[in-house]
Amino acid sequence: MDERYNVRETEAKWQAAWESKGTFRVDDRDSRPKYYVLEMFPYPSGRIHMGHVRNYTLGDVVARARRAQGYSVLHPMGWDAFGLPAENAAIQNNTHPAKWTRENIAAMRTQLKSMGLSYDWSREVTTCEPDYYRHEQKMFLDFLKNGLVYRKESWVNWDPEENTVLANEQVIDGRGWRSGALVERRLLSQWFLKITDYAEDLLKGLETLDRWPDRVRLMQENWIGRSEGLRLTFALEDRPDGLEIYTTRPDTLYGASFVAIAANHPLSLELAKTNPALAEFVAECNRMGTSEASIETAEKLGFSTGISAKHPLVDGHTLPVYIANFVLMDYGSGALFGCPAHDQRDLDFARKYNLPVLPVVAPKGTAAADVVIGDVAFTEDGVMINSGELDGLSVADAKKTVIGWMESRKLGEATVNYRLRDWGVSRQRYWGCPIPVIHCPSCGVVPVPADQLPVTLPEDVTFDKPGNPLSHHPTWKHVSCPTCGGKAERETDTFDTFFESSWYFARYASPHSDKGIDRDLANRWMAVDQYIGGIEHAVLHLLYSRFFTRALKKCGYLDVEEPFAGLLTQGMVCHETYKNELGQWLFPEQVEKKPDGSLIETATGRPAVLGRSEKMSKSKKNVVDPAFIIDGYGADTARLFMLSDSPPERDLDWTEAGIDGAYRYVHRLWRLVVQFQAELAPIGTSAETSDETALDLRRAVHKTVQQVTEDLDRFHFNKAVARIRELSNKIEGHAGTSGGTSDGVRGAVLREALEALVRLIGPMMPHLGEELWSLLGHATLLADAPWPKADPALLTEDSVTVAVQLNGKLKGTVILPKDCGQEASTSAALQMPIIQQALDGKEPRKVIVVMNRIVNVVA
RNA sequence: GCCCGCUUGAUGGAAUGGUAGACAUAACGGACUUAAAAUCCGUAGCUGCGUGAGCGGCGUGCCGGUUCGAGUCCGGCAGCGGGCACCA
Repeated sequence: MDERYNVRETEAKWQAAWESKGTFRVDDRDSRPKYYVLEMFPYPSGRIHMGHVRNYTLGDVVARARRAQGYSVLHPMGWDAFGLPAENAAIQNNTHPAKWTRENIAAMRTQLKSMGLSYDWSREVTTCEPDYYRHEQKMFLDFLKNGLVYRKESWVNWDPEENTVLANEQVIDGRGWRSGALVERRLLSQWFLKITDYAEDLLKGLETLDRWPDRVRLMQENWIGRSEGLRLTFALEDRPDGLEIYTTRPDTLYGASFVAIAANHPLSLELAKTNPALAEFVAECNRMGTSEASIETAEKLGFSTGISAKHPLVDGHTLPVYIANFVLMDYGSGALFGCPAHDQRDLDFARKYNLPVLPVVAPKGTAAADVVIGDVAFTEDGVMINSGELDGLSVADAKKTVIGWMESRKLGEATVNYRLRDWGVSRQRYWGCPIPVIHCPSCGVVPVPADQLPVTLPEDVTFDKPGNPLSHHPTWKHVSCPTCGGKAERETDTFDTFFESSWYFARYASPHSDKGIDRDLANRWMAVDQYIGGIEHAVLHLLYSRFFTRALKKCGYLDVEEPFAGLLTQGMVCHETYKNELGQWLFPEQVEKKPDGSLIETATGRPAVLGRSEKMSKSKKNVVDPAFIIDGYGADTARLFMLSDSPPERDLDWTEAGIDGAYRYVHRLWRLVVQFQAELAPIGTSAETSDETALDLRRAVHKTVQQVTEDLDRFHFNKAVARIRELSNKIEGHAGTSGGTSDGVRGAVLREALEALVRLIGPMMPHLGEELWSLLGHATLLADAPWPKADPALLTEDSVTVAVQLNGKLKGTVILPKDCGQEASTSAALQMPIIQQALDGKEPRKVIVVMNRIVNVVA
């Protein structure tokens, strides 16, 4: 009994056992129902972080529980291996991205294996290997054939010093994050996938995703941003061409006081050629960056073009045309009419440039003359005013009417517009999948013939020059045109890395197939039954994958439309932070606690403060390395902690105390089984009993099985842990008793209790589970043992504690036979002295009985 | 700016509109120990009255509403966090 549970040895032992037996290999021909559990695959940054530990623990619990419940479980893992960090590392450390990435993968694979995750490693995929990306090159060419790909110019953040395109997050205060150079907006010719063709379908499909979180569906709905409105062409004075605008508020046309166009609108660019001041304004708008946030929060600025637009409803009335920084070229037609009274941005703009503000919608019940617009636009429903024939109509009717007028006069038409834009997939980067096309001076853009795939990334590249290494590789891009045989050049852009992650889930179904996606196997395994990952992917990755799956279906790769039937989005892992007087972040080891409890920065002796708990990040110096935790406490402890306190969708606070508590519990469970080992009846002995103490334990066991099963189904892992702790506390309580000895079933009841307990903890703490399973005398693996079943006969209670309320306030409780009926409940409550006293001989006005729960006496 | 989420003891959290605080963590008291660690047992929302067993009041960010009954539903407000198309 002096022994202790040896975490390190035990965990290694069972990991080796699972591996040597191929426990988690899944057979494509298995006839049991399939269940596909998938966690978002990681970018191989080199080390796993706590976010991974949380994500993969959640997935593993689901996978192991489903396995025990009799499903054929597909639970794979792989690497999202293309991406910018590899190139940054190459520049910083002079290592090749391929080498860096492959070493990182090897290191992370070892770390993941040390967590004891139930992956079928034979299905591992690595997206940066030609064996993977060759298939997506083929897909791209198929998309091209099917009209899902096109090329157009689009705006990017350009770093003139590095000769490279920057992500929005790499633009800090208008400057490149690394070079510090002023970032420009530039037009580049790029490849786009027609996700907008599927806008309506992607929107409709959301309704079928009933196992997705509502908020994710809502985010996607908003992202797609369907709106109904009017496309309308304004005639311009002194110009032959018209100006097409889009509006969702055709009803407010009489209140229009200006027309605004985007800085990149063709008309703006044309005017800029002959007007230096205007050109400067356009350039300034272009420096704002491309992010919606920066555009929308910037001060509303405009530049008058001097052009006037003719009001389509009021003869002789004209509206000035401005170039405005808040008009997005990518939305609608890049032009709008402003009705300041009923749109806040338009109002801000109008006030700044002294434009008229004419209200055309009055709040219900307000007279037209009383409507005054101050600094706040009126954007709600109301009654039309100041609008000629529209006066008195509702907003909705006015919209219809105006659209009808414009359609009959051939000036415009009703349009459904989406905020969703096509997916730009070109990246001017090296470490990505080459886009398989060739640019020929005489034939134009020529797809690489399928038999010449893959276009592999050359590995002999250098990062000493700014820009994309593929462009200055001496030979790679020079090829002969597949059509005419003349000199031509390869496309040097590579795919957005969302490309790889948009189909990897289908690749796992047939990871070694030459076809990339084997249609039959994809149909067998898809859709993913349960997908688990960070909420940060709520829109882009998940929307792109939904689109991609539809595109693959169109091209005959598979037959599903929705890739992820169930989705669980987990919260972040947070940890406390420290700051010094200057507000700089400190590592915990840079801080000392003085006897009076105050904190000082060790190096300087100056005060430090304990900041709030923040998402773990290098910059905040609050990262805890999971490898250190797994080494010191073991994988089961780390896994238990991840599941214990917070529900998965919420942020989780990492605390040292919490991990200690989890560690203690792991050992406590081990001692619990060791302690009772000698008393146990042989495997398979019936635990039938009439001994009250024993029966009480049996009821608790079966109730816990029931509750934990439900909790896991609903992903209430923290509650499942709490139930398990309650049960183990209860079993522990039997140590000093003679419960069950009266009819000789003690050993059988204890065995039943411990076996149930061990099987319930199996998915959460698999190593400890296996160890205890073998201590209980089993020669088989717990991983192969079925899930425990609750006996319904032991779930029912004979009596219940019912709360008695007076006017909704709790006054006491009464124990009643279960389901004893309205009358019995009422009379029991009315007999209580405190109720009698309160009623003072009077009849209660009303008695509300919620059977087995509550009796509320209303006096 | 727009969109989304969150707010319950010292802390993480539990609670089909029905006994708020399960289960843990930290704390305190005790047992064991030469001692410490580990382990075990116990206490505990706040507050008033009472020597005491106990009796009462208040309490889920704030204000209001619906209801016999609200942490939960509705309206408003505040605070905090996240996302916004080239980070993945």
